[in-house]
Amino acid sequence: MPKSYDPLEAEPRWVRRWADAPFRADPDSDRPPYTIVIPPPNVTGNLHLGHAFDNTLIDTLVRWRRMQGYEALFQPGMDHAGISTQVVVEKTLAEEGTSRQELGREAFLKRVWAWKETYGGVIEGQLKRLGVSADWTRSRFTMDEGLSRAVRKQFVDLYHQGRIYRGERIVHWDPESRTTLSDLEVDREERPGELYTLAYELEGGGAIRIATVRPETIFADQAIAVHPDDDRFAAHVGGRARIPLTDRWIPVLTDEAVEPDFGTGALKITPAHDPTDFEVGERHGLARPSVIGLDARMTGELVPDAFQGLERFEARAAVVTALEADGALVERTPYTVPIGLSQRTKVPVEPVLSLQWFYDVGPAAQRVLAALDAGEMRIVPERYAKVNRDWLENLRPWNISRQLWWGHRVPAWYDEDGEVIVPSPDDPFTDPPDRPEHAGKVLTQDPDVFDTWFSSNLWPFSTMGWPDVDDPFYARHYPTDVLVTGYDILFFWVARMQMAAYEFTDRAPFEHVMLHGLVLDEHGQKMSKSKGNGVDPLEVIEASGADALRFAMTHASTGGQDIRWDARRVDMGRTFTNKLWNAARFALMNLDGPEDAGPPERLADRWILARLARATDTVTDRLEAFDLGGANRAAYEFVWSEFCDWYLEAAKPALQAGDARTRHVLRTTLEAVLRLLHPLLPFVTSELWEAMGHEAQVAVAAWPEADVDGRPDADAEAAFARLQAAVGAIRALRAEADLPPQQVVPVHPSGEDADLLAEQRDVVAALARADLREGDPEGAALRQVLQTVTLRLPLEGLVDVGAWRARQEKRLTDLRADAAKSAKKLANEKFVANAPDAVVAEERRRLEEAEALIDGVEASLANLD
RNA sequence: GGGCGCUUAGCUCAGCGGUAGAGCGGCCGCCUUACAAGCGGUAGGUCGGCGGUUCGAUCCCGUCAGCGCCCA
Repeated sequence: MPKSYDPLEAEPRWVRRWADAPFRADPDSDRPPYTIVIPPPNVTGNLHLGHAFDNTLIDTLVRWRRMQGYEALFQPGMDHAGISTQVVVEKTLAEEGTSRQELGREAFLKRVWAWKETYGGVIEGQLKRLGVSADWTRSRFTMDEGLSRAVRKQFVDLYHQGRIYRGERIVHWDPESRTTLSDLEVDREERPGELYTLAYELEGGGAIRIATVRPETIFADQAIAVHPDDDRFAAHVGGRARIPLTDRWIPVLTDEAVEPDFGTGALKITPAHDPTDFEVGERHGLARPSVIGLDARMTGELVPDAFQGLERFEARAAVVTALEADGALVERTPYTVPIGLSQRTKVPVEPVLSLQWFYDVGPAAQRVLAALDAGEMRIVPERYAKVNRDWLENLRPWNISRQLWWGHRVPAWYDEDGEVIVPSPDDPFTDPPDRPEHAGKVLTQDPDVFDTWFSSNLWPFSTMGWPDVDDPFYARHYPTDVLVTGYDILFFWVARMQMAAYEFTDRAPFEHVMLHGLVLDEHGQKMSKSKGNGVDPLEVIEASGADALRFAMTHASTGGQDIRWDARRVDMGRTFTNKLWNAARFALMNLDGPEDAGPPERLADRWILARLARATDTVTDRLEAFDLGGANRAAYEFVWSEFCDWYLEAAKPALQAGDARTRHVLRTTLEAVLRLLHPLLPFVTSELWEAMGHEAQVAVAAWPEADVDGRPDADAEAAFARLQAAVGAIRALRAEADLPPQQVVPVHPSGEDADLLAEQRDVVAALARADLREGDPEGAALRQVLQTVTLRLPLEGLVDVGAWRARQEKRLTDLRADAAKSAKKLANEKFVANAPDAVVAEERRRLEEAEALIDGVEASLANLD
């Protein structure tokens, strides 16, 4: 075995092995199932740290449960990501000087599929490099035939239940990608703008002043509205006002929706260009003409020639100039304008009136809320449960149609009269034109596709075969156990899966939702392509190995907190794998003799088994609590600070003496360590497990059980702890005396634990390079007083005593402070009366101990003088 | 406007009712035959401010301040 571990040599071998022979779940197995579905990454995506984080957490849980004996399924797959994929392909078309319109729908879709074949799935290779133990034979894609059937069934069923309908509403229109967006896909932002006060001439003379931030829409005005209780305008209500720059007269009416405090208190009502105005228009039966087209340019017969074809913001400037010239512009004041931006293209969204498909999610949301109340799903960390609820309680109908070509096409047809024809629930998969009852009719399919989330909401069960409810995976691995994802898609995805699951499978899609934070850059900023502040996980892997990256990820994972990227955590992972490698290397060099599985007799052996049992408990407990950071730290601490720093050193004398029982304890412990660490560091543990001679890989070895691999042995733990204290004291004395590390020093122990140390003299020699002597040293000696033992190190002209004296004096100060603190507490009657007996007793013990130590240290200082 | 999170050692972060922890960095000493990606020793915190609850608060409650996020 080489002196240091080379992850770049070892990892690719395991990557290949796990790709060639994936971890498959057998639906006929007797083992209890354990299932996690991947949050499907974008098919044309690249692995970023968010994926690395998410998939590391998932894989850690899955590997752990697999070792615990579960039939574990890590279900992989990808998402077609409608809008972003289409945008990417359109960009390449633009570079070629063509466009999707020029190609036509069919040819365009061929291009997207070709793109998907070429670039799609890159991320799967990258996930394999990360070492995730997914069942790659079951990989699914949202546009697969089976998953497409699921989407179709969803639509058809909901349509016939009246839950999905087509309607004309104000929707968010992205003029750049030329599609509508759901409420969730619009980011709100405040931008500096202006509030314009306009004067509309009144029929009976005079004018009414209204305030608006969008003067370019005045041509589509249908009314002026004031609040019913607003006396200022009472005289004008029922009259008519003229839209400036036009000859059109519109009514002045009242509506509760008007806020009297905003602007002048009077508003222009433009039903086709504002959602609130749309509602006002509905109440008053107003028409809803539009003056802005889908290209965000002024259009329609109401628009004066001067403004025709102007882009909306240019139009605003032009209209304002014209209004000014006309005298209708009374005032313009700086004003912060709330604006909606397309999440995808960052372009200001245009509210447009449009005929779209809507999904009334209210009833499903109610079912999810009831299920959450009933505890059918647990959200970790719990604080997100409230966020989950709040969103479900305030849902509006979901706009599910998109004016895109890449996606699941809406399975609705129109006959020549515009009548909607949707497949019947009994035969959802046959297109209406293929049905006899529509023979001879000319049917046209709806050109739109569904919002991508209208397919990924089915993911936990569509990947398991639904709507085929007889699929063994659906029967066995659904519902899934845990959904692991970032809190940023709680609404987008998690809530929609919850709703879909209750709609179609009548139960929770997962038992637990583990939400994690986002990976931020080193300055605490969100990573983004535009900022260019992203860290490429593959570069990290190429530099330090996937284990090191995974270590960094689990180490940083606590309670759904965002994690700031810090390369030092990767370094921790890298040094830790190397440490483990060397510990195993040492063990293997010492495991070439016979072993004896009998009960351990040596203190160090008893101690490490007891500590191993504790560590096993802690790590298991932390994993059960979804606290992977806690599991990571507990394992790290045990392996490095106890197993390597103390046990391996303490075992050296026994190993050199050929102790067969110690050999066995060493093997037992190392093997338990490898198994315990495997979910956190799958590569190096696999490598070492194999090096130890196992045929089957550690990934399918049994998870350690505390009561099998170790045993509670409080006596050994306490005794070894005292030995550790003595060794520490000797080492400190050596350092203070400035002794070379190689030099063996005589040490005279006395007191309660002198016998213990004498029994362990070979261990003490190995750990502290001390030769234990009996009796009193001759001449002056440095003295270290501990609770249960006093150690004396003969001076013999060795040293300058200064450092030692300084330390003893500092120690005295500290001890006196401790004693004073304890004494003060004990002097407090309320403390003695109210605190638990154990706490009071512990305080008494501390005081006595501190006092004894003070005496001892004072004596040793005096002794020297 | 509503909600949530964070503020702990120089840096990045754990801990969250009974005497403050890690990694990195600092200082001193070591190539001690598993490991210099290492070993031993050591320094360094009024746990953001102010109130309160409690015998006892970094931890619970209130309040203020700063930073960040989500929803409207």
